[in-house]
Amino acid sequence: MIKVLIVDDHDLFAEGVKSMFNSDDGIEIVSHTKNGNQVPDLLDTLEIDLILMDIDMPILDGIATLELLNSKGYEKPALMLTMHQSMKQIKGALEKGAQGYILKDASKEDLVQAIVNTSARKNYFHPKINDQVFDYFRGKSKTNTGLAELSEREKEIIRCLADGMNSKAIANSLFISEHTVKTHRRNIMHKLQVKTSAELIRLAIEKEII
Amino acid sequence: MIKVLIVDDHDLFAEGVKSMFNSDDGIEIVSHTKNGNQVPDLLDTLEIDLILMDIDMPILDGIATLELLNSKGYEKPALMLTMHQSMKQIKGALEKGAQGYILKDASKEDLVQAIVNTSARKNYFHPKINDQVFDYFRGKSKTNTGLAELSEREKEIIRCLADGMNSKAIANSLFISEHTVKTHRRNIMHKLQVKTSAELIRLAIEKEII
DNA sequence: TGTACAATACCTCTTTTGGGGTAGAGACCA
DNA sequence: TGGTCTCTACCCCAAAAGAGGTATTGTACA
Repeated sequence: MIKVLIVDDHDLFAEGVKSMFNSDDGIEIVSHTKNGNQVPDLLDTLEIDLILMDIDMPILDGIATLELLNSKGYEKPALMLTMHQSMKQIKGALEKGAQGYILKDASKEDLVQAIVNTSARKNYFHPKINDQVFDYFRGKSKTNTGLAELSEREKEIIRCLADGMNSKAIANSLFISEHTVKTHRRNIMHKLQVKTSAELIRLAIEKEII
Repeated sequence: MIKVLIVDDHDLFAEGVKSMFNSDDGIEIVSHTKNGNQVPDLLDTLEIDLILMDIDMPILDGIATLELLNSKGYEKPALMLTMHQSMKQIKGALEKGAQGYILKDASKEDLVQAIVNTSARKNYFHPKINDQVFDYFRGKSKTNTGLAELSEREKEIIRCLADGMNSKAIANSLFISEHTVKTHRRNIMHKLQVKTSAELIRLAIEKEII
């Protein structure tokens, strides 16, 4: 019997998954929490084989929870659940050592397979994700084709723009000259090939740069 | 026994809810579809007391499905399910005659109560929603406090902005004068209380205006 | 029939963007 | 040690945005 801990802020979803499994499946949901911070305690007190964790959560999101677990030395396999096929999320989850990634529109069979695989420390990626991951890393292995990478400072500037700050306000807020901010903005717009800051923000949100 | 049809593109969620109920609850999930277009057929062929429908769906979303059902003369009560507490969605659902509205982070008890109420044609609104709806209509009854509503034309302008068009390009694209576009933009920024178009786009995406 | 609102259009004005250039300091890497 | 990259900073200038007006249509609703 594979003992699973669910970390998800949607009670209904968690309860649903819980009642979906019976002893025939060889899977048992032993506990459920909405708060990533509680995961270490639960791992200490309960016998758990796998963490089934949502990425989009309000208090501590799935990626941050993985980070927390890593920092505390926990090494339970984690299967990440999400609504979106966001490359940023996938990348974040992989970097933090997630064992697998499955979408919420998967079937029960998919989920069972994912749970069986990941609890045995075999990677599992939802078919829809697989291609995307492959394309992404294929893209990376080439000479940086496609979308240019933004530096941290540049992303910071974008976040400020999204908050309604103009160049002067950003300059004050980051303790740099307005000239510098304008240079950054110019470089960002060139890298992302956009002509207005409005489009820049849309693209940044779309690509989850911010 | 209340017979429920689930309309939701997330298999995992639908299957979960399905296995959550047994005869003791007096609730039975009789069918499940991912596609709103199939709902009329299912209502014709199956005995159904309540439609439990997700709002966020790819092919035909929940609101559009309600509209379809209305236009075809169906009058089954519908309980809308969603992830977000978006006022736009709530408003849309109410306008199309939804009987209730519940969030996906509700508990099983909440869902049971919602199903019992709405199947009996009593309104049900998730507590988190209730306040928001109340505030909204209270706001409307007063002198338009809070977030102002945007007209269709204004939303169109926002979508153009998000696509990187400037006022001149928008004017050409919509066959109106550049002056008009600038007036619209001014009105939009005032209504949404933002100071830059970058912030406008962020807000528009956040509030799902576009 | 009057009121309200959306959409249209024009005016003026200052501030900000967007696009072009150049360039030094510091980090990182081969 | 030289090359590359990031962050920094300045110059210029035309175009656009933002902020304030006013005003005419047409539609919708009470």
